Amino acid sequence: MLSKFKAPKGTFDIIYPDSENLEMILRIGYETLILHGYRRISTPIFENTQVFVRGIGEDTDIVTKQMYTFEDRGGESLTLRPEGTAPVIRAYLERSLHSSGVPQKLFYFGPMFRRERPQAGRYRQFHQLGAEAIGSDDPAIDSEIISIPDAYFRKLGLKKYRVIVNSIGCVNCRKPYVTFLREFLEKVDAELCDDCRKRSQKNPLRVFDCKEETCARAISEAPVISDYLCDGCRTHFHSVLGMLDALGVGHEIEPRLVRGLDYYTRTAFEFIFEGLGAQNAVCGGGRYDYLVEALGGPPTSGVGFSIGIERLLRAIDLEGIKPVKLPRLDVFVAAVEGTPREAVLRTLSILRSASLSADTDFMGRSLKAQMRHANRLGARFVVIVGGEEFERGEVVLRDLDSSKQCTLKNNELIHRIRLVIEAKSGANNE
RNA sequence: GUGAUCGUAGCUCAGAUGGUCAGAGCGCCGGGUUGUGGCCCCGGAGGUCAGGGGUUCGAAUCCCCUCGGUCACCCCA
Repeated sequence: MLSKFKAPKGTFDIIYPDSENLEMILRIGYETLILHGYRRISTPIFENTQVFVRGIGEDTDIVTKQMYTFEDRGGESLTLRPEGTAPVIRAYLERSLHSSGVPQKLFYFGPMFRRERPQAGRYRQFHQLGAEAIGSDDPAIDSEIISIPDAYFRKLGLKKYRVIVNSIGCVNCRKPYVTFLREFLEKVDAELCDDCRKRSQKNPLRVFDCKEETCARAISEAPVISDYLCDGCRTHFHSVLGMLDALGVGHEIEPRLVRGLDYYTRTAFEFIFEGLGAQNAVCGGGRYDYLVEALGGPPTSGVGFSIGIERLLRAIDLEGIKPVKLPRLDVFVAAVEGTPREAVLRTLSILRSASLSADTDFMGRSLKAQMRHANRLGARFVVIVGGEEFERGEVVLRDLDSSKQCTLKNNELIHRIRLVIEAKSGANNE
């Protein structure tokens, strides 16, 4: 270790060639989103703390113990965003985006921050690619929101995932359901673990998430939300499911899939991947018909999803998908000892102007060492500048693949390189 | 916040019961005669053995603490 400093716990550097993979999956993600009519929005990475307190929920783990909150020099409480939806809604309201037409179909990408103990697929700074459709409660938009990650993951070549969906109803049906559930949980209280006993008071829906065998058995007979949906929610849910079928999005109904907060409504879904470890949800999302109001806006429906990019990258790796073939350096310009630097730089510049990637030596190396370095960089060609050829206005062009080289006039260089490269790529395309 | 586990060169790792134990491979840099790569050969740089304290004549090797990595719980992307 050369440095005494380390990246903060739960953070990491994204280094080539991983950086290439990131770029690639983002590009495909953007394409997919744009194809579905979504436009990118970039919001600040910090917001007034209240945006999150009210947009995520005061009692959530995120707000109570995971936020990076600080006071700036003006005394305002700011928070590094722990998720993307609340800021988007804030922007939607602040900029009156409804006036440019609803639904507003927006997507975002960027870092999120949560102070948790890191583990596989969980970091303190992580990245999400997400989308929100604001202003419509049409079940068709739910199905679109769910179909986008599906289309995206397929495009990437991913296979080992399941889509689980559920409906958690609205205020009308959830309230009565929760009381039924509480009553049931009280009956089986003795069989529940400590955590679940707490949950059955505070947030009974969460009991369904418990991994304890005994709890799972105890609640196997528990009332399920889907049996208590009001007519509106039931119809909505069935429409969404039917549309997913029509769209060819394979899915399973998971009655135990829940959301903690009151303003989450109706559709909830996740994309679960095999083999990712405990944090196996690569994408999560759902409908939030009361969220806009919670942030001070008029009654407005919304649905969205969010993809955990680090988890997605891991899934890609696990499935053995190689996202990109790394671009290769076209030309390394090597100089014979004694050649004016200006001549080398001019050659470099000419190559780059012709859209050929080019590099040269900056370490004062011998020709031999330059060649070795060129090889290490994976260069296709080496152009050797200097000596008698230089006096005659010529350079040596060496093909590192074939080990053949020739001497040619300076002004023939670009043309000759292009010929070889295009001949090769032509052959590859057949 | 809780638990488990790990921490020797850039990377992967050797270093039995404490006494040439500070090493190997890979990588990196350089050289192998006159202006040229990949293989091969030679050489070099690089480590407070995570950090601190303790036990001991003596510790990378034993004990304690701290920090960090990893995985899991909580919760979530």
